[in-house]
Amino acid sequence: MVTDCKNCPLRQHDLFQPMSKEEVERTQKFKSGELSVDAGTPILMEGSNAPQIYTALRGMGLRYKIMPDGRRQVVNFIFPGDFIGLQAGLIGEMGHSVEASTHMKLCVFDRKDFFDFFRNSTSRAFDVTWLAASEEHFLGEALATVGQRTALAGVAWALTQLFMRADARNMVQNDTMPLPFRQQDLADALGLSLVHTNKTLARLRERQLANWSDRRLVIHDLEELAKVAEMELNDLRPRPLI
Amino acid sequence: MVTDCKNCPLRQHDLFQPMSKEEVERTQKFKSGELSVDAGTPILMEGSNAPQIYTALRGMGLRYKIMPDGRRQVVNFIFPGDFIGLQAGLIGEMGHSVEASTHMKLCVFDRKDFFDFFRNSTSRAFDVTWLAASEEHFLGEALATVGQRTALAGVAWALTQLFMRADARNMVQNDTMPLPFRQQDLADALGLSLVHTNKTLARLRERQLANWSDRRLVIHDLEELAKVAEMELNDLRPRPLI
DNA sequence: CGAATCGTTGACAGGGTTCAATTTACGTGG
DNA sequence: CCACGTAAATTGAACCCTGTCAACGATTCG
Repeated sequence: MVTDCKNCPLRQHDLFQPMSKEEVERTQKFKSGELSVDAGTPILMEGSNAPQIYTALRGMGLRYKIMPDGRRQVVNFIFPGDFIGLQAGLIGEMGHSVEASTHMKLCVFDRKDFFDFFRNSTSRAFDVTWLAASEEHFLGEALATVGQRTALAGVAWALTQLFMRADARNMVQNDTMPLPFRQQDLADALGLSLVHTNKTLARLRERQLANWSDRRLVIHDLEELAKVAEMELNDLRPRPLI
Repeated sequence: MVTDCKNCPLRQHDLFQPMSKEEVERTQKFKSGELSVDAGTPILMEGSNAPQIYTALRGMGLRYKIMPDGRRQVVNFIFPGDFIGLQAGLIGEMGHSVEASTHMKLCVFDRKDFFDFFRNSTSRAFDVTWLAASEEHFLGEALATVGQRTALAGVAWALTQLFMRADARNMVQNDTMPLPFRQQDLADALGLSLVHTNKTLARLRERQLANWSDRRLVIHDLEELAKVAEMELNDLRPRPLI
């Protein structure tokens, strides 16, 4: 039972830009199926030239790179609506691996149709580029965080970011969002050790700024947390959905 | 005396993908002029929605973000052939500032023509997206460096990267390339203090792995340096030129 | 020649890492 | 239903890589 693009549950959120009927149809044609994976399943491998690319329909995951010595850098967290495999589709080689952190449902597209999809609609081509630029934008922020912020500000920044992304997808209820990652994942995203990440989370909990336990993150006052993060709270830009 | 795209001195390098006559002409039409700026001149500001976008024709520069407390994260170094303002053109807002580190000559394009340029040629639209994805790819590497590598490996990684980019543009002669940045720039790129960056550079110099002084970087054995950087030496991918 | 910018070096302190042990949660098999 | 094994979270303590402070040298420029 495959979800029809026409009835895509994601598009109802304000976060995603409206699509013309034609764009929906074109996307539907591009879509070759759906993939269901369990938590922990690798989806794309760094350096691979996978024949398929995806959009996260449900569930959450991780983008990460493995260093030669085994250390890991988490590049981003994946939320529903995120496009996966853009680099493979364009450059022919993924710059990072992707794996599922929860059970996930993914829309599947064939890489060989990607160029056609790109050519057949200027607006869709523009959307793909928009997503690439948006990811570049985010990575700049992440780089600044890892490079310049203290551990406390960095963790606060990451949690704020995650909370806003969840909120834009109606995943926040009673100041609470699902956060199915491990502390190690956050540590690897911020370039911190697991131990120090744990202690920093404890500090935020004591200050009642953010409480992450049992795979759920509770934030009562996002503005206060953003202050600790030394960041300004801007609304997320409406983004294209593919 | 404006450089004709037909005679663009950059395109002769193998680093840049060949362009059809039509693509050259379309780019020529897109190009609205040239800009010459001195070292230290700001070119684009973070958060701005500049009416113009650029390609670096000559000279070098910096992309950087300023944190609320004044700290600075250098996001990338700019070499000839680099496209500047893609985020402004697409998202309508730069994620970082850009400034010249040397005297620079820039090809100028009007943002209002960008969408037309994008629509009028699938291959050029693809190229723009390619560049965005490529920058995303690089930022992932940079993030992994700042997050996971030690100071020594990080500095070695950055110098290796810079050297390869220079080499691909025929800027290396006798194992020597121009490197017109300050140590503070490199420090801000790696999230290190100036003092520690200086001492780390001294260590690489003592080991005769890399000698950066008088705005010139000398590397005799790039493979050895890459070993210290804990990275593998891959050829740069041929990239589109806009 | 003084002011400003950049590079260099030493001393010291601290934020964060590493090591190590304990606790908690959870699934599996007997 | 309980024993056991494994993954994840937590906490304490020692250590060290890197940041901060401070002073000085080199170069450029008006």
